[in-house]
Amino acid sequence: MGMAAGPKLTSFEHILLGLICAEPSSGYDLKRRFATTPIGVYQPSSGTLYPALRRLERQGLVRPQSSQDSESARQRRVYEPTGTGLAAHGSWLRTPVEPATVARDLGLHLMRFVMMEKRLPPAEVITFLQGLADALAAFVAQLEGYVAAADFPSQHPRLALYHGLAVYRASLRWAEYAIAALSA
Amino acid sequence: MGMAAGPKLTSFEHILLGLICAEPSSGYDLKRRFATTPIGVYQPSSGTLYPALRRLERQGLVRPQSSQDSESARQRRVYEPTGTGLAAHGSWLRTPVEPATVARDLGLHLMRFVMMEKRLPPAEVITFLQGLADALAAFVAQLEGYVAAADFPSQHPRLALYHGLAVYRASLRWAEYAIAALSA
DNA sequence: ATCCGCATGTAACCCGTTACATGATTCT
DNA sequence: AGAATCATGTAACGGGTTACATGCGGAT
Repeated sequence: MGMAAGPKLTSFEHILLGLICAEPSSGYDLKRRFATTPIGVYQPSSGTLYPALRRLERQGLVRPQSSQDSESARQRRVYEPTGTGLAAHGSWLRTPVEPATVARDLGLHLMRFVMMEKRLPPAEVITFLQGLADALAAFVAQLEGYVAAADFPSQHPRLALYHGLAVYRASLRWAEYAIAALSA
Repeated sequence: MGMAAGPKLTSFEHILLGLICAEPSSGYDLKRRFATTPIGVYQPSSGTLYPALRRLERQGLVRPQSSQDSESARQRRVYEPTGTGLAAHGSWLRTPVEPATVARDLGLHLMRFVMMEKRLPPAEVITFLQGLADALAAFVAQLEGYVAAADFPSQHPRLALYHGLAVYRASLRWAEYAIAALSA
């Protein structure tokens, strides 16, 4: 125990590490995966991607695969996770949902949920979803408190609050549905 | 015409400018407003807030109010918008919704919607909401396409897509509701 | 007299964006 | 041969985060 945790990773670095843990990849592979999958909302540029991979490498979380194929040693750095990297990824997946920031981090939690499928046992996934649902329920309750407490002289702020309520209630219902679907 | 547009503002700067346009404020006022209102999801630090205000001032969009009260000239810089600042804010409010980035910018659009209330005539607000609804409908349709096209060997990605569908459908329903509410 | 809240700032650090640069490989 | 794609990188710039610094005003 007592592994040198190193500096904390950014969300983007955590996602890169997760993708590499799921399947060894080069920078270009990752780029294409971002471009083609429905994650494609975000499209990292070379200037973001390659330095981030180097940072992961420098911290010993990933390493370039030994280029065994001597034939076409094309200029390609395929990264694979190290033991430390796999551990860091698992630890990230197991991080409990922070209720205070659930709204801000919702997209990230969904990302983690997707990556959990082949890394975490079903029971832990359910626990995660339950934590997510609880945090969302608390957030919805807080919004309901605002709606009840604040006297609204104007319409738009109230309507904006309704938007938040509608969206996070939908998120909450989804979490409950996912729990049910995965429990069966 | 041909006003020196200056460098483009960040989202945060646009929001600050909008808050100052709604009511002249000091940096500390703005800080408290962020902390107390339901916007409070995001809490800017001094190192973010004050330099941003200085940038707005340097670009001639806001200026410190003439300290008329000679009595307690406490160390307080209350900013008010300039003519250029009001124009820039109005132009930002009138920016049409970009369909390609509607998911990423949804929070920002809601912010704009709130600030439109006392700046834009009802007809323009409806037009904005209609653009938002159209963009959301297109995004939902795209997600539906993914659900239909992709063969899912695994559950979690499909469930994550369902989450997106649920959330953006709720957003879309809200936009339609808001149009109806404001048309009456 | 001292502490807490008001109020504004500065400096180091890091990361993302943008634009540019550089080769190797495959296609026509 | 020339063009497009594959593939990785660098450099300048700007802004956010964190932590620290400073001084005034009112309250106990």
